[in-house]
Amino acid sequence: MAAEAYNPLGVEQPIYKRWEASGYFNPDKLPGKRTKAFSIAMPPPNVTGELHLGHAVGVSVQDILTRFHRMLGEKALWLPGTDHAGIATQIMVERLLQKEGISRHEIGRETFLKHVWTWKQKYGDRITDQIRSLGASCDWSREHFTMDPNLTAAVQKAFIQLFNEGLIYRGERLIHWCARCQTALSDLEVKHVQEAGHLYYITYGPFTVATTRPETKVGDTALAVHPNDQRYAKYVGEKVTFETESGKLTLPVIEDKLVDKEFGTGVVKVTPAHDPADWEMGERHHLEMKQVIGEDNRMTKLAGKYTGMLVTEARDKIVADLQAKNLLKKIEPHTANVPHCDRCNSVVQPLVSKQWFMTMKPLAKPAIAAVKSGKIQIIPKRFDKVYFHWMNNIRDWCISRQLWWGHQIPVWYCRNEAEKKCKPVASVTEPKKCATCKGVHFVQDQDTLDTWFSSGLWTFSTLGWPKATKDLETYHPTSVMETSWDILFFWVARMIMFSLKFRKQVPFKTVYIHGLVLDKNGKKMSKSKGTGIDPLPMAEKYGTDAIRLSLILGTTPGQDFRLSEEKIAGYRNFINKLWNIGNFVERQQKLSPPLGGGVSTEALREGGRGGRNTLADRWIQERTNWLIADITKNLKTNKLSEAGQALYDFVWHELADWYVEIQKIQPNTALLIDTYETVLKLLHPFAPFVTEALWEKRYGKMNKDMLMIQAWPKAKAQKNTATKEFTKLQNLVVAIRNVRATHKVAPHEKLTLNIAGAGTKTILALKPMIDVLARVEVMSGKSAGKPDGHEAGVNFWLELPKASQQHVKKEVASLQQYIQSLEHKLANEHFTKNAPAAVVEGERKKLAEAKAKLQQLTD
RNA sequence: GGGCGGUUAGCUCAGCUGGUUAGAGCGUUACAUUGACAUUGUAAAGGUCGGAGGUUCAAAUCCUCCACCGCCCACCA
Repeated sequence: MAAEAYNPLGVEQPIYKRWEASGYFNPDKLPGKRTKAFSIAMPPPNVTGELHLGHAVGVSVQDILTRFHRMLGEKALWLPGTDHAGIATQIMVERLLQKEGISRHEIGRETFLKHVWTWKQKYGDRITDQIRSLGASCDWSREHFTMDPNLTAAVQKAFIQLFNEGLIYRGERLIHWCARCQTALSDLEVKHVQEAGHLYYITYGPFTVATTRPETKVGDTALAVHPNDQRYAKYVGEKVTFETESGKLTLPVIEDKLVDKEFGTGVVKVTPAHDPADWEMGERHHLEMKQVIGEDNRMTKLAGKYTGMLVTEARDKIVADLQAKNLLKKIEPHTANVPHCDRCNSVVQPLVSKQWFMTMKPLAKPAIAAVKSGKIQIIPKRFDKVYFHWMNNIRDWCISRQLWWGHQIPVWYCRNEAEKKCKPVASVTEPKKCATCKGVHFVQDQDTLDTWFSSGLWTFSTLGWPKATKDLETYHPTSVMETSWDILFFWVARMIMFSLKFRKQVPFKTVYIHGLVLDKNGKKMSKSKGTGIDPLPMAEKYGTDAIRLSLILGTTPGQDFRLSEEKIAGYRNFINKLWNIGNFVERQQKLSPPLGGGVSTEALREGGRGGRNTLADRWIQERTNWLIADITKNLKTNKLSEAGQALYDFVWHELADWYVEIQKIQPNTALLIDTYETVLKLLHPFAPFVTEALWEKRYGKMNKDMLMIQAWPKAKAQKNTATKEFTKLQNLVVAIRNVRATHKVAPHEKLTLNIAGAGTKTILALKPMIDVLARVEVMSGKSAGKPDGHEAGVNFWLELPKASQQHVKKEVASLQQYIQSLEHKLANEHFTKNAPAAVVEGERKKLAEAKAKLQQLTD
């Protein structure tokens, strides 16, 4: 009766429910005495977000580590949560309301926020349910949301402290303004996109000025040249008056090293209110600030006849006016970096605005030291450099947003502020009395904080800070922060700065950076372009375990990788292979139960069973033991791909291909079961569902002894003696199969194999195994002519239907080449003198072996 | 303008603290198929590790330069 293939559908959900119900996701409820703590703070997905492969990679990595450390007997905590995601969420709800014809300004702040909360209640669980479906073993009893009361308290506490220390200040500065979102943005929230545009050469009296943004010319308050530019030296310090599209204008000419002599004509029009470089020059030279573009993306009153026009309209109109007055010399095609809003993708305007800023330099200093000293290790290491570069060049962070969804800034203004110059006060609740004017009426700042302010506190706010909780003491600093490189600055850097500031400790010891998942064309997956793979339908089709493996195996930290459905299908096949090994094991157990009295697995490990362990038995024991050591080492050093790969190879190409086959001839059911159970344990962190399902198949559905909490196998020191012997046997079998295939002997046809040589006795002892594995009848003694091959200390001859010796010729040729290269190497004195003795010795041995082999082949 | 990554079999990628005759999966080819598994098995073909120099007894691996592709940062109007 053919066993059915593994069908993950209907298996995974009940298993997850049992895991969750068991309470073991919560480290407080884990059995046994556990002292060492292991903790991961889950990067909180956006509360309204939907699961994509980026989440899936992160969840897989974090779950593997958490499950591994849980099985190691540690207090393993993986703390989940969601982020309110200020702009992203607000945009989403705004769009939704827009469809009903409602604008947020019509309904007002309070009502709008009610809508957002309703939305949050409705969809907030969707993302966490999706994370559950990936098998995430995180402690949902500790789940948090960045706008939970206790996290809001943390935000307020942090803000007030920074404010009182003078690290947060309010000022008028040039910021990026998104007219769509109606808010200021931080530098990081702006993405520069190369766009084809034009370079306009405009006459400014004696000069010609090249600009990409003619519409800002009505905001010009100076002209600038480079200090070394001889061409214009005579004008520096002078004022020039000239004709413009809007009449006569007089501007000072300044010199500044920011000006590039080579670009355009070497003369720059300076618009301090609408360009970062010009702003800087304006500050330096105390230039007038003329704001001609407003927050509504329209020209302001200061723009004269262009007032009220959209920026793009004004541009066209000004160009036309210039042309009419013959002030436009030429227009060249030009590509420029145009700033866009990271969230809504509309073009943002640099403009001057009154915002809250955070002084970053003092916070960056210890954050740099933490990575430099190795207190925080970034994997892969190359991101250190990127991190240092950003930290060293850090600029003040614009933290206020003109949004409604978020943490309202805890700053209060006295009503007499303007009149009596009262100072703003940072406080959670309305202050009782103004220190300056003794007034009692205050207004809270209407702005909210940048989303990343609250996420920056995430590792410790979720553990109870600012309260001194037991969790904080036990689990902070966390062990690993798992994330992708695109939020290294947004989030990781800020967490480090905040944690060092408020906790005087690093937030995590290791930063594990995974790559982005690309589509099969090597592009970032995009939902709007439809190039993404949606993990959930894929998981339904191939199983969650297959998805997890395909995201971890064969990938490298920090390296983006392509994912194709074929790859997922490949790992589905592997899972099915494991499933069928399970079928086989269960069947074997029914057919031949373990030896009477039940031999303990421990005894098996010791090579017990009264010396009845065959070579294959001893081999698989050694291999399993090696595997345990290898996987453990690699998981402890976060080398997940290597660990998973080793498991894959072992399960398929050693356990299934060899040991299971041998079981059909020489069963050792107790050892088979032992090996199988070890594999289930080792594989569990990677493929939790199928392994738990197989475990249940053996032991029934129970909470207490779930695979999830089994102790991680331990390896012991060993000599790989059986492995060496068995490898010889494998080589012989492969060599025989090879000869058979070359001569196109049908796989089922049984041939006679004659052997001769030193190893004959050993091979004859293994005769039953070889007979079956190679489909031959091993006989000793008879030898005639050149052998068909040489392996395991014997020459062998296959009695072929019609023997051809071609393959021997080929082998001889390759062997001769090999010998030549070895001889060449050994003839080199530099090598024999300088290389380690063991290496030289090894090479000599190889040469001798190869020569002996050749000798036997050509006999 | 600065910086990072990639370039290894037809495709997708490992390997890179220098040391067997460079690996895997998919694909291809040949053969097989009722007893765990066709989501399978056995075997084969396929690579001068992007190019050029250099260091070394020894380089896919370390150094220098170059080319192409991708990305990040940055005030070139």
